[in-house]
Amino acid sequence: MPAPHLSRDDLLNRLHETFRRHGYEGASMSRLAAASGLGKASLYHHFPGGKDQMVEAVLEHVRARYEEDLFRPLETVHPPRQRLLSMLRTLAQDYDNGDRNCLPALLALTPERDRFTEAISALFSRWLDCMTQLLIDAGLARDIATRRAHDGVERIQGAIVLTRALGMPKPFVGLMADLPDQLLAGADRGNIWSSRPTRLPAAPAGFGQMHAARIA
Amino acid sequence: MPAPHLSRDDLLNRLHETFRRHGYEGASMSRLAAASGLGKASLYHHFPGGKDQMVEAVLEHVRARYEEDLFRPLETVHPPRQRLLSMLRTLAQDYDNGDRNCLPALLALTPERDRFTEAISALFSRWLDCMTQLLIDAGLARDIATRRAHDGVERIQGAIVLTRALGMPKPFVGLMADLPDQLLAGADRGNIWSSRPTRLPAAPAGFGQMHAARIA
DNA sequence: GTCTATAACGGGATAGAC
DNA sequence: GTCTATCCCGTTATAGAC
Repeated sequence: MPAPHLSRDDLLNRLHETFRRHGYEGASMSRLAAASGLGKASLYHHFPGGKDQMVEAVLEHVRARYEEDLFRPLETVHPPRQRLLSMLRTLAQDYDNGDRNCLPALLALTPERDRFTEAISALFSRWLDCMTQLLIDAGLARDIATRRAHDGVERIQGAIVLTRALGMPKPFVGLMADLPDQLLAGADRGNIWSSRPTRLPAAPAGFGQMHAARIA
Repeated sequence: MPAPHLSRDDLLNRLHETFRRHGYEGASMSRLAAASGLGKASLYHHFPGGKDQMVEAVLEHVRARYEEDLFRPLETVHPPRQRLLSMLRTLAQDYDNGDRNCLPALLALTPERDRFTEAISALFSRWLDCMTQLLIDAGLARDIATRRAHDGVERIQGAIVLTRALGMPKPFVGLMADLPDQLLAGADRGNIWSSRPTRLPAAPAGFGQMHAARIA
């Protein structure tokens, strides 16, 4: 269907990059054409509905990629920690350690949110559900797993903002390092996956220790 | 300097609302004119440099408001918890419980970041420093205070994303409820501010309990 | 399927009257 | 200080050749 020199997946990947860098309004047809290597008219051949249809297609494409690269690894039969690490690796790569942002998140912050509500909320819901299930598999109670999944996604999105705002990768990179232990804390006992990490990382000094006094 | 019927503060507030809703590219001169009640030419009278100068002025205006409404309450002589609650109240109001976003954060996610780097990073740095100092005042060690301040700002920004993405205020509202205890955990002893909250809130079931096993 | 050319519109920005 | 009118350019979108 696409140009002989460009598969539909490649086309959607390039459009995705443009939209997530510049946002909906900033991604002009000229930029999209330049990024895709096609003429503007050719883009309208593929997407008669214009930019809106492109975003819709890109979001569906992103959903499919997330499904394969992020969510499916969360649903394998490997030990929970291993599955989580796999997700975080993919995430760090896709977000370039917090320097590239998340298109659904960017869209959520502007009025375009209301035109793409379904795709955006469905993607985040699916993400949350997968992480929740992983944490349940790891041995956490459902309500705790749900909360931690929310906290995790929340912090990932916040880390992207902070990383780009401060111009340094520390927030995102630090979060990636801390998340496994924080999410799985207290979950590695009493279930069939008793595979603690080979080397025990240093305990994070942030949220990791809070409530210690009350609990003790 | 501004119109007889509109103070400069009101003008900047309206421009701020437009920029934070639509983003830099989405905030057209027409929209800015409509929102401010002025003609386009009048806006150029106030800001000969066009949209860039407007954003610069708006960011400075936001900084001044944050300084007064958010940061100054963090530096009073009141008990730490009380100062923190004051900040969170203001925050919840300004962000409309997560439904309105944060302009510096939105700018940070687009290429405009590189044109307004200084204003954006300075604002977040100042915010982080204030929170860190508050947590130190509350009795936490500097490195722990720094980490928690980062975590807090990070989660606030992530909660806005998640709230708008899911279309429900729960992430943001829940975070506002949990943050005081999470940030101040283990900090209310050993310093002069031994004012625990009048009623002890239920312990959060999320990050609050993580590492409990290891610590115990 | 892709291109060039072009229409119709809205964008940022300025001149000059009041 | 604000307005109306205008300029030029980029934008979305389409028509029609190849």
